[in-house]
Amino acid sequence: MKLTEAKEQFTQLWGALGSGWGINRTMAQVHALLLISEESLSTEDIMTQLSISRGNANMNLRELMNWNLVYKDIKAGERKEFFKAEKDIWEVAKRIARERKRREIQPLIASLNVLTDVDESNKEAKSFIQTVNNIHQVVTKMDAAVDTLIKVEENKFFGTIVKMFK
Amino acid sequence: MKLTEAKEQFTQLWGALGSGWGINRTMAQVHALLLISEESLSTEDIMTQLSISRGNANMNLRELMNWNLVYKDIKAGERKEFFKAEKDIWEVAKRIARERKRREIQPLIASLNVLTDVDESNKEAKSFIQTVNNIHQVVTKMDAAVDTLIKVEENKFFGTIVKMFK
DNA sequence: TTAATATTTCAATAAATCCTGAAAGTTTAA
DNA sequence: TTAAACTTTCAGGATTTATTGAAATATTAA
Repeated sequence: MKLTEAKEQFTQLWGALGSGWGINRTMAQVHALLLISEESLSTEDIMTQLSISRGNANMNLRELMNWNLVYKDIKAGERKEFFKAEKDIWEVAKRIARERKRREIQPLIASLNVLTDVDESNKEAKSFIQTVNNIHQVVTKMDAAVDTLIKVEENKFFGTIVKMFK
Repeated sequence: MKLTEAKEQFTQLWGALGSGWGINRTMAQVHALLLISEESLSTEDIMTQLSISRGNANMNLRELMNWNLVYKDIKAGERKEFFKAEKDIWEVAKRIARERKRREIQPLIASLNVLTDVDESNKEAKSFIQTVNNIHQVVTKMDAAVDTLIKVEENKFFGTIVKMFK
């Protein structure tokens, strides 16, 4: 396969993947493009390569920066801004996990707590509360598990072990 | 809070959550409704409680059955079909993980493999291949980690330990 | 076998989401 | 201070995705 073709396919693939996980396709494609570019790209580079408008490129770049997946890369003597992506995929995964935890899991846990404040105590209410508690428990444990994964490398002992496998 | 209100909010919450994760809102709401119902529900129950059409209810119920999250519950002497959800949330999580692995992660891994077949060998091509390999590696490891989690309870030794924490 | 009851399908429509492009805003070189 | 270069915003339009509802198909009681 030609490199150009492979890059093109990768961008498509990453975009399709994203849209299945609640990330908009273009944002994922912009991310893909930056992931496989050795050089930083300007907004215009991205517009050209993905055939998208300036507004769209700008919006998605900003959102990628909010997720800490992409940075501005100011070049000396250049007026334009350039962008580059974090290339370490493990780091990328951690940042996505961190962000989704913050944006979705933590509010979810808070809402679940509120829902157990039901002021009835018949069989039906008890069953409801139990289901909600059960969900609360599982979600909380998963949240904690993700934290452990994220932080494991910062831990002296486990960090060393994990690095051996990378 | 009143039970009715709490149930209503739970359904909303679960629906919003789903739509952020690539699952359509109504499907998640139908799931929520079944999760918190002690009794199995008929298509009409679901239509009424969520104010959705017959076609929509039917489609989403079928999809939930494809995911193994909901079953038909045939009642003796009843012509209608009733539906009930798997209530063990850990089991629910495992089934979702299993299904998404099968539908998305495994095809992704296969596609990534193909993309490293680039018939150029300059610096740019090498960098591209390295990025793709890096992604391949991380995705594969995560896939394996999820498998371990799913299977851990089937393991005599770890299974016992895990059950202690549940 | 019939007719009543249930379920499924799918074309048309509605709703949600995303993208465009031009105008407004900002920055910087001179 | 000006004007060119660049970035951001956002209303309107385009696209994608979800929903309706009625017709077709299937099932069952009698």
